[in-house]
Amino acid sequence: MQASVSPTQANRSAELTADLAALFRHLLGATTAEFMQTIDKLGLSFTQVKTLQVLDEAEGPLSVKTLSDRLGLSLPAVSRGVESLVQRGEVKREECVSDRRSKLVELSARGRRTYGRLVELKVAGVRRFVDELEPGHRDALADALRPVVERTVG
Amino acid sequence: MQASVSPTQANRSAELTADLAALFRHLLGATTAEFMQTIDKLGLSFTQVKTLQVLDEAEGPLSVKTLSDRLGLSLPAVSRGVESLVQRGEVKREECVSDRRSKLVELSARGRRTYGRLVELKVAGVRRFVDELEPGHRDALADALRPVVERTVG
DNA sequence: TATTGTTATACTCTATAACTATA
DNA sequence: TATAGTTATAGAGTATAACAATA
Repeated sequence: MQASVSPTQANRSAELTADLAALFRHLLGATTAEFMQTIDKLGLSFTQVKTLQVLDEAEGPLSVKTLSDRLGLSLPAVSRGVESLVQRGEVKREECVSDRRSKLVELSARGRRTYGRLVELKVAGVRRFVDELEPGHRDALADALRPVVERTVG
Repeated sequence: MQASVSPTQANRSAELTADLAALFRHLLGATTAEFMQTIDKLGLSFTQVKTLQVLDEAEGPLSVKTLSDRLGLSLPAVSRGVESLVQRGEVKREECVSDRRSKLVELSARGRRTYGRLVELKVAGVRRFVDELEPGHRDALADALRPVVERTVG
């Protein structure tokens, strides 16, 4: 057991927290404006984009009810958002054969392209940031981040 | 292997971009839900929170017009949002002495506390992430991130 | 005349309630 | 009876247009 964490370690954690938060905020500011502008130009609502994301990350087709749970929105709100996405051809919606009350929703090829373009927009903002780093700083950050991402995300 | 092309540098940049994007996404997911829940509980709109942020980062009091420019929202929308913030006591609004068409808005003590609490909520999410890192990884990331943040943000 | 801020009106998105169909 | 989805209605929030006060 650690009787007490040394001030140095605590300070380093606090410093990393502050630096990560600052970086986080910087990247957010660098990508949000263009992102919002683009989904507005596409005529998609924020909720519809979130819907595409949830469907993209899902293991397979999802019912409207499951979508509403994962999005944290009411069933009617999701129902209407999905209806609009169906009309735009971004998702496919089919009656579930094992429970005909349910309708299963999944991305269409077009929906995958649309969502992929939006993801690329955000990644592009991160790429610009990376490209502006000094090579030495960039390499060091790449080395330090690799195991962290592998453990927590990948 | 295509060692002749030697795309090591490009690959490392692409890897860092992907890792940063993954980390970014992870932190966003870890903080957004609780954040949204809290501002909803406070009875604040997303725009009102953004208003508090802009005022907090501003060099001094801002006119409603300047706020609308920085927020990217219409003058009426900001006017109504500010009116509500005034009634809640989160901001102060005073007629500008040099141009009586303008009204200058700034955070009240209460508004600073409210916004500070929301910032702390986001930072807490980052802190949880940092605390869960292996000490070796955490130290390495802290070392690599320090100069980057100092150059780009700090 | 132009600009700042507010009020009037219409539109979008959401939630609650009511309804239909299936279980 | 309970649940999935849709439709009806009402409440926020925003934008455009119209207005008042000041420049």
